[in-house]
Order: sequence, then C-alpha cells, then structure tokens
Amino acid sequence: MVKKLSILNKLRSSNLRPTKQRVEIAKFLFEREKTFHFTIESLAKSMAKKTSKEFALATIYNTVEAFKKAGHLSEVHLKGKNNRTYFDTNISNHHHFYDNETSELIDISENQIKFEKIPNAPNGKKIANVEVIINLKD
Amino acid sequence: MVKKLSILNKLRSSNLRPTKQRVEIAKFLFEREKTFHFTIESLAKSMAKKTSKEFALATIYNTVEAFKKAGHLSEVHLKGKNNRTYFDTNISNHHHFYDNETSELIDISENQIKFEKIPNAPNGKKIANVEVIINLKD
DNA sequence: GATTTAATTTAGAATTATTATAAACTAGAA
DNA sequence: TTCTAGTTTATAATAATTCTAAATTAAATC
Repeated sequence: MVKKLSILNKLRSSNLRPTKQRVEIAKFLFEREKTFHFTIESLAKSMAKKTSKEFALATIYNTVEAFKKAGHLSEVHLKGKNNRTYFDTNISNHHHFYDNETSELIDISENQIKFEKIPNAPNGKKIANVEVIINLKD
Repeated sequence: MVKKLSILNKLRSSNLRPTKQRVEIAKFLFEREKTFHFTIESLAKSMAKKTSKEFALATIYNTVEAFKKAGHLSEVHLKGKNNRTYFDTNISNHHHFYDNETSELIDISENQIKFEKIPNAPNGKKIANVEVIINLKD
C-alpha cells in the first residue's frame, strides 16, 4: 500500500497521469531494492508476462521516454553489439561493467572509481560528466 | 608515391584487393597526421565530394567493416544522440571526449588518464579494457 | 453519477540505420 | 586473353525507433 502510493506520487509529482499502463510499468521498474537495467524489448516482454493483455510497444516507448524526461530513468550511452538502447533505474552519476557476450550491464557506484589523472576539457568547453565503461571478458 | 604504396601494402597485407574504392577510402582515412573520427554517413559524403561518381552506400559499409576486421579501424561503443556508429582511425587503446551538442569526438590517449581506484571484475570475469568517455558541455 | 475535455494508448504506417541479395563488374592468376 | 573468385552496386529486407490519427480514459465539471 505504501509502495503503491509512492508510485502514484512519483507519477503525479512529475505531471504524469497515473494510467494503468504507467502504474504497472512504474511498479515493475521502481519497486526494487537494486538498480535495474533494461531495454525497450526486455521491458515489453516483462510487461507481457506480468499482465494478461500486453501493452502496445509505442506505450512502452512513450512511458520510458516520459520517465526519462521526468528524471526517473537514465539512458546508458553505450552501443553494445545488439544495438539496443539501455535504460537504468539508477539515475545518480555512476559507471558500468559491460559484458559484451551476455549484453549485461552492472552498475559501478561513483565512489568505486577515482582518477589520479584526467585531462582538462578542450578550448571553451567544460566537463559535463565522466562515464567509465569497463568491458568484461571471460 | 610512398603513401600510395603503403596504402596498397596495407590492403594487400590484410588480404583486401586494392580496388579503386578501397584505395580511395583508405587514402582518405589513413593518409592523415591526426587520428580521425567518422560515421558511415559522413564518410559517404566525403567520398562523394572527393570523387565524381559516388560510391554505393553498401560499399562504404563493406569497406569500413573490412577495415575494422583487418584491424585498421576501431568502432567507438558510444551511443550519441544522432544514433550513428562512430569509427576511429586510432586503433590503440584510448579514451574520448564527446560533445553531445556537436556530436564530435576527440581522442584522449591512454596515458592522459590514470586511475587511483578501480573495481575488480565481478565473479568469473576479467577486465577486457576500460573506456572513458568525458562528456562535454559549454 | 453523467458529461466533457484533454491526455494517453493504440495499431499501424513511416523513418532511419544497417544488413542481405543477387546481378554486374573487375583484379589478378593462368 | 580468358577465367574465376572477390567486389561493387542497386535494391530489397530488417530492425529499432518515431510518427500519426483514431479510440480510449483520467479527472475536472456539471
């Protein structure tokens, strides 16, 4: 009951009408202990399993985009071999392990990586943020 | 003449027949002082300018793929906002600045970044390599 | 609770990057 | 010169994503 409420608040406070679809997706994505990585395709499959009537793919796209805009999700700027866009429920500044074999992402919290040396931004630019991807192999 | 020859050698030693198209593309990509970043689209445009008869897009794809397989090009595993695949004539281990506004990449050599702290690979995995992307803003 | 309205969902078409196909062409061997 | 396998090419196919316009629905108003 508490969780359900916080989902509704999360949606409402972001000016997103808590429709059946958004609530279902939000519950699936945000009612978790750990951070969660997914693609549109994997999310669509998960929602199809969870509910009898499956959601339109466009709704998955719309909802994820809306959640991203609202700051509840972040997009991972990684081009894996499967060419799918990854999303992450972890919206804090952080890094990733990436396993190209399994296409799996694992979070690395910001404080697990420290730089001894890093270059300055070129000419008139500033550093917006630093993303580290540690590619894994067997 | 020397340059032309090294291009021919580069192709032949990779078991790539030095066709007109491959030689033209290779000259454009590899006869440079600095490292060069491009997308299929930008390369196609450049080749169209350079030559009267433009190359088939499939040839650009085929050639870039062949050069990549031969180890003359590397693919940048970055998903920018334009959703194009970037290639890099710098095939050594290195890092990048990325300007999301202009979609421009700038190389950072490996020795310009040093880690004070980095996590171990999970479970049975090993670290294949580490890619750092420094996102820029104005 | 019924009515209204604007937001949302939906199916399907459109778009975009990339890959596959199969016919025409060509480098290099014989 | 002839032959053949490797290449190029135009075009079709595929795959992820976005667009569109009609149907549905949340929630405000009566």
